[in-house]
Amino acid sequence: MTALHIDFETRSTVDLRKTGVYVYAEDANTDVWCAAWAIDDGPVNLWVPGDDTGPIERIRERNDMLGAVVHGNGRWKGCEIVAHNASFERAIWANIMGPRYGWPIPKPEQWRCTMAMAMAMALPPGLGDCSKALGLNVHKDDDGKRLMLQMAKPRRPRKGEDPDALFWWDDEERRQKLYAYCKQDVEVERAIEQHLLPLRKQELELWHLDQTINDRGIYVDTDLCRHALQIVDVATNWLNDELAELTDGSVTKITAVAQLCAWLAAQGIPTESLDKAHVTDLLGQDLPSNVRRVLEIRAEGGGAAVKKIDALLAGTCRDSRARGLLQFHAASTGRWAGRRFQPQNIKRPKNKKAVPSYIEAVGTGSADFVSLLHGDPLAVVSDCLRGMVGASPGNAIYAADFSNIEGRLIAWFADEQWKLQAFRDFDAGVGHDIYHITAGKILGKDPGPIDAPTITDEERQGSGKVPELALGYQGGVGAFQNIAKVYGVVVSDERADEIKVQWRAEHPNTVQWWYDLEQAAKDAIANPGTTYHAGRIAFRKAGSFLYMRLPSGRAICYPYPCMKRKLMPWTTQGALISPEHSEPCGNCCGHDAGCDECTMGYVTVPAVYEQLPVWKDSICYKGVDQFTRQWTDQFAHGGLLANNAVQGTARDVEAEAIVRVENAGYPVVLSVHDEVVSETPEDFGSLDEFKQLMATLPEWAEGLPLAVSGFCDRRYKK
DNA sequence: TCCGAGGGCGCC
DNA sequence: AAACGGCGCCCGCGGA
Repeated sequence: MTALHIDFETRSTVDLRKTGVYVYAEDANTDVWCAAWAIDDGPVNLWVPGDDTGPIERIRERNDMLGAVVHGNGRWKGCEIVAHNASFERAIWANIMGPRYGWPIPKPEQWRCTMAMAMAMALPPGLGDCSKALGLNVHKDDDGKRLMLQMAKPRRPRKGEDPDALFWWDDEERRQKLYAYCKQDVEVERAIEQHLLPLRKQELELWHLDQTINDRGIYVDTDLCRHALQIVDVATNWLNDELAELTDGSVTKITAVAQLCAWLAAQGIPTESLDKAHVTDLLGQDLPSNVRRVLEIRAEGGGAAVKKIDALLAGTCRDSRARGLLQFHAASTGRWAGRRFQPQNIKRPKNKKAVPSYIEAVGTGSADFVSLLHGDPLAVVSDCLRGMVGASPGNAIYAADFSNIEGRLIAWFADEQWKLQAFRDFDAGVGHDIYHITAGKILGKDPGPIDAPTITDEERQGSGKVPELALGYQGGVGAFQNIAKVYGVVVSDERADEIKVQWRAEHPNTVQWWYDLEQAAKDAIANPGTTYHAGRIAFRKAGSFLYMRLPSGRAICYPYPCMKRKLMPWTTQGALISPEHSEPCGNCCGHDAGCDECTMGYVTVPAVYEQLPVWKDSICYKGVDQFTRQWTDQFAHGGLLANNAVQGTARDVEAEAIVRVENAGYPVVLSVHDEVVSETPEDFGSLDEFKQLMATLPEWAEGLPLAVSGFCDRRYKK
């Protein structure tokens, strides 16, 4: 198959990072400096505006490329068009090359994206980073990049120039350097393309649908956004003014963490952090009234979830649709990630029922009014965020999500029969929900009749929900306490450990599956070319990659796998330093052992063991570190592999649902991991049909108990 | 003035 | 035996 490799360099008054490619491309001030292109391994050519009137050979060359490639005629029939982050090239082509320069528009299915291919192999998404990770000797031109960033935006008018006119860094030397940079990018893109696996058929089609969904965008209630912004502006000023007054001007903004900490220390309340937990903790203490109020203000305004509104409006096109909100295969497991205003992490409202009245109040744009009616305006606005996107006039939002899909997948993969049955019973209305059942097992309590469970809400949270969420991927006390904190559950580390032990005893197959996964991965690394299984998962090493094959047939990639010694997060019990013995308690007096005045007597001191660090041969591979963003060593153990397998498979279930729903006439506008959102004409379809489509089991997922719940409304909601 | 790492927060 | 994971955006801060 013939391929056209292409890269545009552009300039604009619009800040691409703030708006995204769609708003950028539709702006009249956005234009192209040049395009570099190559056919297969042929020479890299350059096109610049005005070439259409240049020497006849240049025109013929360009026409040949456009005619043959875009229409797919002659020797270039069915030509593919390849770009790195093709969304950008697609948007520029559709909005500028077509309308302004007369280029014919390619068919959507002609496009390929090397960034999507790189991400599907768990390689860094950036063109330069990717070529480095692949060890190629074709590199991005770093000086050229600096120049490109300079030429991409207007320069300041010089003395004597019209201060209101638009000027660019535009001279022959710079242009030539930019052209060279652009051509070099095509060289690099072409080189990495040769080292990347093509997306398999289903994934390529899914990426094409992803591009359609990103092009479609989602309707934004821009009036509501603007009124909300007015309120946020006023309410933030209230808080900052009060803050300045309370602190005598030493803290001016609620977001200035360092200033706040310094001020608190000066008031005799030192704190290492101002995150939610610490603030809540501090508010529980006896505090001077001004300090208390400052911390309350931090609790109110620290979240600033409302900042999303700026990002939402900045990315909204002239037709009131926000586009480019999803990134295909951003996670190595295959999940999409949210971009720009990040539709995948909008705050869940605390009080769902109040949201319609909140939206009505925010629609007035009056902070006073909102404050009078509902209290803290920032909290009210943040509860309205989901509702700022939704259905355009004449349409409705259908949305549905898979219930506890990860918990169900763990049980399915591990073949934990009692649990699969529990999910089926619950779905059939003849069983307790899984959190009741787990709590019953942990507490050794019969959960009782379905309509009158004997498990209290508190027991369900602490002994049901938290263990289920924390322990499925080999989590320990640390994981337990992290989840417990989120759900406001307080338990001792000792109790958390007991629950862990009990939970594992109830889930022998799950525990075995962790160990099997780890062993299979190690075997695969040791024996390239041979496939090793752990239940429904298979591992195989080939070339520089370890592949984890999922039931769907898709593989999760682990680049440059090897075994490496790693320090474990636990220590040995080791040799006995001092045995268990009795000592005076020490709490009652400072006297010698056996003192008559002591009232509390002796206490037992536990044995002390020498605790040594533990090193273990571990599965190691290269990846972009989640925290440092560096391409560096990553380690995997059984629980992590289980997590990857489950998350990746949940994504495959989601992907099939997206395709099925779209093909049935429900245009998809968002995907939120286990939730599909579509915008559908009011007179089309039904929620029942929509849910039915989503709940249809993929042919490779026999025996997986799927359940969905959903809603139909004018606005997006939870 | 621009950048990048890190703190903080939100979601599944 | 022992280990939850996957993301993105905003912000103030310090260094180039």
